[in-house]
Amino acid sequence: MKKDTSTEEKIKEAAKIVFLAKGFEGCTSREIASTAGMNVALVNYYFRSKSQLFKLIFQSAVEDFMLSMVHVFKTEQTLEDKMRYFIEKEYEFLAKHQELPNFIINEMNREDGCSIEHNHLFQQVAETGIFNDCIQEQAAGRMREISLLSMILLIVSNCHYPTMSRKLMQSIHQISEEEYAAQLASHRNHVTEMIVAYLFPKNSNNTL
Amino acid sequence: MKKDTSTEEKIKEAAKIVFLAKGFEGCTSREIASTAGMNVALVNYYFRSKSQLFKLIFQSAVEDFMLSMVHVFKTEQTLEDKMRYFIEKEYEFLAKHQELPNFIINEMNREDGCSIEHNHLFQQVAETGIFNDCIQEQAAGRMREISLLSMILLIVSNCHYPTMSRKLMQSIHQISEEEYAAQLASHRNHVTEMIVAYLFPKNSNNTL
DNA sequence: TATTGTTTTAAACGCTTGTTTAATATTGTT
DNA sequence: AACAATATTAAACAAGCGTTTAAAACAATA
Repeated sequence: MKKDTSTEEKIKEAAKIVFLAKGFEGCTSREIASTAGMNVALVNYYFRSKSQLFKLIFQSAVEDFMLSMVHVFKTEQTLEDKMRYFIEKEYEFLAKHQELPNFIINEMNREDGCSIEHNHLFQQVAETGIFNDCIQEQAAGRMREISLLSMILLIVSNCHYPTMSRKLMQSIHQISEEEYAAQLASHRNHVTEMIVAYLFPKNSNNTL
Repeated sequence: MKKDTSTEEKIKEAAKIVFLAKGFEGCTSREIASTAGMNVALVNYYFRSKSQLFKLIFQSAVEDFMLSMVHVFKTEQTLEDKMRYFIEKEYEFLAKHQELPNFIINEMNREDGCSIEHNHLFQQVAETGIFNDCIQEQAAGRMREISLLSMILLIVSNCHYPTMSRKLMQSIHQISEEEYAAQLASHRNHVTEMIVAYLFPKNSNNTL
């Protein structure tokens, strides 16, 4: 009735590393097993199948993402400062979890791929009141009229894409990993100022 | 000494469809063959191997992309109008080739994946003079000081990501394919105005 | 220590993969 | 029509895949 508890966890950690790096179709059960230093059969002993293990990893990846959002939106700041803070934290988060955006997007595009249970996660974000804040600020004329989808797209595009296209951009501009990371840091400032300036126009002659 | 020439071409077309939709690891030689209505052996008869065929498709995909850029940059307009025109054309292009950005980025990230021969393609873009134009406008104080990489990232992020994350965004916002396409159209305007406003600040009190 | 239940292993399963082979069909040339 | 070159096919190949099995190793209890 004991339980090493580390075996199961080791497999899960190995699976996370391998799945995130190569995707579901890009790796094998044996690769996960040997990354964890175990036999292939053990993977299925603990998780029944490759796809079941993958679902677990996928959902925890999506949750990681959402929670990093929720944490920011729960802080007490003006909406504009929340946006700035969000972009900052998102860049920090993505520096540590570079493969995450691609991983999720690819999996959503794959046929027979995982999907996200909408209600649970979206509600957590909604409960922070961030969307209500936006609607309120828009009604008060302090924020540009823009759909929630567009607003999310603006922010997420400028946070995620630079990370996702890392290899491509390095290849095009012939720069090293470190150099790109440095460029990203300065890019973050442009992104922040550009988005804030657009969403919260300060000049009275701007048409909202 | 004849050549149906359509057989080889049919396989290439089928390969393009299948590879773009599922990626290199997500499909099989047999799937490509049967999509083309042919035998598996024919694929290797004409293209030697799956990877060789893939390289062909990949490079033509990258070229498609580059050419659509070059075409815009060769037009005679002010830099600002070129930017506007570029974003417009990019959205048009991506509506027709939705899988392309993900396809290229994934392939660059895959180990043993394809890479792009930098010189040839990048030079074609450089030859349009677009980069020189930017440097010139920046020196004249008519354009914000920003690195070429950052400028490219700003534009490409806001063009590519909304297409790449289509499935994800549909899932989060619970909207249909058509509805999302409609939202994209209006999003394009936000993107254009936001970027242009940031790159070409019109107010004299703005610090470049 | 004997007995039980759990964890781990090596080996095998059937199936699919990319690729090749060897035979057949089709075409072009004389 | 006869021949040579090309195009196409069905079948086979070894290797790798996800998964299962059945036996071994281990731990816990009594």
